[in-house]
Amino acid sequence: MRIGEVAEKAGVSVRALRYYEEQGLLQAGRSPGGQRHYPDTAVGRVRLIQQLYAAGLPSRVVRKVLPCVDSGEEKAPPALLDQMAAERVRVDQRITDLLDDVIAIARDPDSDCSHVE
DNA sequence: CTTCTCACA
DNA sequence: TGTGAGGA
Repeated sequence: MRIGEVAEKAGVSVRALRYYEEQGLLQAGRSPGGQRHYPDTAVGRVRLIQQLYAAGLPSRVVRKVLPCVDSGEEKAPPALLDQMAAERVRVDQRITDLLDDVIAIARDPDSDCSHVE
């Protein structure tokens, strides 16, 4: 199917799909006219990419994870699982810090409301 | 009407 | 990633 259909089914923008291809995350064939052509499995793959990014994984990790999904039943290398576990620690800490900051600001608006006009 | 590439007041 | 241009 063409890019527009995949975008609609996966719930992402056409722009995002072209970007994923640039990043080597999504394989796309070309028609003689130059139009991208995707296999039906592309929709699921795009959703997976979404999951990965939504989980807060940096693109560099996402790029390492996807190849494992492709290569048949090959199980993910322990090293990669460790890296993902490390990401969870990092993301958890990041969220905690971010929320602490926001809560602190909400607690005493006086100290810092210069952001709002 | 849809897709493509390129570039950014 | 959005958006618009200019062409197929």
